[in-house]
Amino acid sequence: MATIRDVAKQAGVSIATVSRVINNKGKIKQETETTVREAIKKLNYIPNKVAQGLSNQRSNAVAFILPSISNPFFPEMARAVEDVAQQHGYHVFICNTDDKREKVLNYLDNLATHYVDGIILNSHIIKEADLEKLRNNNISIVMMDRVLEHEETTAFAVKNRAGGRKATEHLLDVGCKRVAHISGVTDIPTAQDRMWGYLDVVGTLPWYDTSYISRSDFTVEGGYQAAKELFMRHPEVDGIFAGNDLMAIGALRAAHEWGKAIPNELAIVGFDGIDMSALTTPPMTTVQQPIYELGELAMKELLGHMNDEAYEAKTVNLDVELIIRETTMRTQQN
Amino acid sequence: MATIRDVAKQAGVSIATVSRVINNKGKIKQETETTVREAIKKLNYIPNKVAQGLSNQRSNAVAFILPSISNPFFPEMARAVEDVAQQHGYHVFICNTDDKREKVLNYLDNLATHYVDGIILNSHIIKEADLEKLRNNNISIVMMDRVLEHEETTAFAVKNRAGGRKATEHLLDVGCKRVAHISGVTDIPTAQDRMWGYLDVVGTLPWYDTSYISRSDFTVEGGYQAAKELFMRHPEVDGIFAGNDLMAIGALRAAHEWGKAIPNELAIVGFDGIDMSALTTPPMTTVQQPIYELGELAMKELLGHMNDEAYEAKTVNLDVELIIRETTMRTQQN
DNA sequence: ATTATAAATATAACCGGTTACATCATTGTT
DNA sequence: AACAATGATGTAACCGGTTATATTTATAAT
Repeated sequence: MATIRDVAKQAGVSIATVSRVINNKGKIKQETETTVREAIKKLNYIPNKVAQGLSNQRSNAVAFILPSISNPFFPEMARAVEDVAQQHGYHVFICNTDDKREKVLNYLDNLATHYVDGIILNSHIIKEADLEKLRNNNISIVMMDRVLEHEETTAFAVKNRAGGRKATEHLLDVGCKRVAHISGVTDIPTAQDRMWGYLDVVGTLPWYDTSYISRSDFTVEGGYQAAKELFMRHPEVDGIFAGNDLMAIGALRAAHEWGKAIPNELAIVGFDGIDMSALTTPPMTTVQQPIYELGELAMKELLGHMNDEAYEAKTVNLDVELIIRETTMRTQQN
Repeated sequence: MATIRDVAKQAGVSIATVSRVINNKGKIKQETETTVREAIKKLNYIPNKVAQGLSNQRSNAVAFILPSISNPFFPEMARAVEDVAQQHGYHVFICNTDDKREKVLNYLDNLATHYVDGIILNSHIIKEADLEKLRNNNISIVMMDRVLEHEETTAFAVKNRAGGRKATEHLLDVGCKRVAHISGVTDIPTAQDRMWGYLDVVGTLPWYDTSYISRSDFTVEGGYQAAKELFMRHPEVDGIFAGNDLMAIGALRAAHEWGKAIPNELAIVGFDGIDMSALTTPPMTTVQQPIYELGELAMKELLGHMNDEAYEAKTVNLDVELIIRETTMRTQQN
């Protein structure tokens, strides 16, 4: 592979001149530039990213750290991040962590020595202190779904609690008498917030007790199991608010198996609004997050952060919207 | 961030010694090693990946190039690739190309200058010649779903044509009289092969003509549209073999809207066996590819390739399996 | 024509590692 | 005691870029 020295030799100039041509820096005689460009073309020269990285201490790359590539929510968001990044000449490293603290920290260290310029971090297990090293290395960070205590970090999230309320209220509105909740991993704040939203609505109703909450894990399989348990524990349940769409899909599956008619015998609401939610049978009512917008905003914010000295951290909480589909469109009320 | 020079100073040795300690190379006095390790720990030193990359001309990273992160098939495979890679200390760059030739070539160039050690390439638009540069740079390649003419490249694929036959035969077996096909982008070999499989079975039947094939694009939306067109053109269609699961899901959606009972009025078979296929309502009969295994084998093969001088290219064609679920479990035959 | 000033290019140091080769310290041989 | 062989460590070149500074060349001013 041709190096800058090869090009310099070919064009009969110094490597500095070649570098200037490549980067449009400094003054170059028109004629020289032409010669150099020809040499570049002739040798099929592409600047070595690694060498550039070492020299510049930056890579023109950012990382998108996600807990689970199997939950379409994150790939959907990653798409938006990629789109924006690409428009600005950045590459995106997608890093899958299974939300294991060790893996996340490992990535964080490695990414720093890769000179990534910024990181969009989807992880609840990371503490403010873990980010210090990155900051010292001048790596910008945007947190998703996680507002850190010390507000030195920009964070994007949605109004999970309000979303949980909307979902639960809606189930009551369509006539559900006993609304259960399948929660995500309960030490994840988003899962907690959605649960709190649920509790805001049903927590004080006479029939409610904690056995109406089934703790699960944000996966389809988990939602399926959780729903089955609920059916056994509370056959009277006629509405379920699931903490995310995957679990809602699992619950739907369980309901079909159990022979419960959707939505008349059992209404279900999910959360996230992944593409898939519109494609279940019947289509799923869900609390739609602005997924693409989240990714887009996060990446734009990161760009601003990376290129602006005087950047100021902010916390953004986007609204969510209840999308009513057929899993709650009852034709009769029991 | 601490550098190797900082460590050397701290430990009172030369940088060469530190390097030797890090890489377990050459003879080091036990005592010296201890001192160095203490210095490393004290300074929280992590070798700079970029500098290592430049020096070693390798990165301990591989790339997984996929056409669409929105088709869960690829993330599912990526998972397997990541699992294996991680076990062997490799990082995986996931590169999304939308299967645009320009984007793919761009990635290929860039990855070379990133010193990636290997590439798993999911792309049908790449020709043998495009890979030459990579080979010159000693970058190993494994192709997926694409057997190149000159067999210098290792390629993994599944028996798409046989799969297409299985799917179509199954539809006839359950009593379908008019079986249509929704094909993927027809200049993609996998899509073609599946179509050929379909034609092997119905191509010579008296009722068949090409209008029973609807060309689509491997997306849910595309499958949805294609199915609708089919319903208009051929209301008598009672079986659809879709070229992948996403399109099958779209077709299912269309069928529901059209009021066609699944599976009795219309049976559907997909292809791929993505997780989602088991979760539709009713669950989708599909031709299961060994997705995880594919990713696992590909990555293992790549590892072998990267670490073995005398590596020999091979072509592997894995079997597919028809998974019968409810979209074809008819209770009555029309 | 001579000098000051600006423009264009080259030289060399640097980014942070790896490693061939040189050097110095030990230990073993005769 | 003298020398060879081996072990342990250091020096310096190199990977392929960028860029501050030095140097050369062209242009303007006197």
